[in-house]
Amino acid sequence: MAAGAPQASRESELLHEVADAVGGLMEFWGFKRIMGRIWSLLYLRGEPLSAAELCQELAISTGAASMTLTELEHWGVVRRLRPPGNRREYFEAETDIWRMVSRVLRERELTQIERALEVFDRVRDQLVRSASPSEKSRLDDVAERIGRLADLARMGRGLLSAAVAQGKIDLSPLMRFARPRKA
Amino acid sequence: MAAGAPQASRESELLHEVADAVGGLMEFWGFKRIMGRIWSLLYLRGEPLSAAELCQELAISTGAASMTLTELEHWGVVRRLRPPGNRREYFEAETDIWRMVSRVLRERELTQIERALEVFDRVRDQLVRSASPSEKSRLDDVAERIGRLADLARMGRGLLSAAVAQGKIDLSPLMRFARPRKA
DNA sequence: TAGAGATTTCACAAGTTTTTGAAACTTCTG
DNA sequence: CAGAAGTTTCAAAAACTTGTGAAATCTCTA
Repeated sequence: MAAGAPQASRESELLHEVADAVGGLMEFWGFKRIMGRIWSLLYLRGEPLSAAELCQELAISTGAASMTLTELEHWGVVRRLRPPGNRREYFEAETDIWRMVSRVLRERELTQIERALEVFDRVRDQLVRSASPSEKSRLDDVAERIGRLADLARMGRGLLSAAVAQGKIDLSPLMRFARPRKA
Repeated sequence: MAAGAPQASRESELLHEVADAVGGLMEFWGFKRIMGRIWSLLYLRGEPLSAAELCQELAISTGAASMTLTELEHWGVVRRLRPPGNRREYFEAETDIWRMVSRVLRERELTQIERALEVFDRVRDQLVRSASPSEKSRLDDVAERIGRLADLARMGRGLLSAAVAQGKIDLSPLMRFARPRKA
């Protein structure tokens, strides 16, 4: 094969590798694999694609495409374009990756932590309140341990909400971990 | 009911609420719910329990208990005690929560990111190398986008490994999010 | 070293999540 | 407004995950 000619098929094979890697990461973080694959493909192509093209390219059913795209849109990770005078819709990837991440953190992880925290605090309180004198010292001990769990949760919540609030969590200092970029 | 007498049943009901909350969090983070329930129960009780007691208390089968405890031990989240002259084993919770978290971060999240990063970098490289002159500028564009993904991954990796390396990620500055504690 | 007590393994059952595709629906055009 | 093109819905199939419990294995003690 000629050295300098990555046939279309070779190129799309490579793009799929990336899409699958992102799919894997997202699945690991509790999303559907297919969400990651769709977003990546849109992101890498850099131009809007129709649902039909995505079905074709990723070998998924129309139903899956429709449902997943709606979900991605709801997460603000993909935008739906309805060109006037064209009954076909197109989709493009949100490219501000931090915006995506922070939205997810806010809506998913924070709620989850909040929920656990409520339980921790309420139970701790009830244990201490209702302790009979003879049980007091043992129950205080348990309460202390619950308190530690709650502290960890609060710490996580604090980190996440600080990150989210700052909009970009001051990416610059973190960027020292990034690969030096030419441009 | 008398105000100051939390019967055993009431207490264990409360502890189960906490155990379930932790179970929920852990499930959310990609572990089995039962792992969180077992760890929490051990943690809250503060004393070693036998597998049989856990089966009883959490209403799970011996098989599930055995497998899950092995897994928890492997994660360094639970310790197995084999009192000499007693053929029954006991289990106790690791109580250094940060140690647990950092171990998980290191073994799970870091590996996952590393894996994706390899794909990103390799594909980017191959795309650029094999570009024919006519394709060059378009492919450079794609490569640039892959580069951004890789940067994000590197940033995540940097954050996690810095946290893990410092052993305690300098918990103090983060602790301002924690609930003020009396003691 | 026999065997009682304890733990592990594993094939299978139960439960859950994901995907499919055909039918219903919506929207544009002639 | 009929019908073609496109999208959504949803019930059921497939794939995957988790829990069960009886049999196999291990390990103390007498």
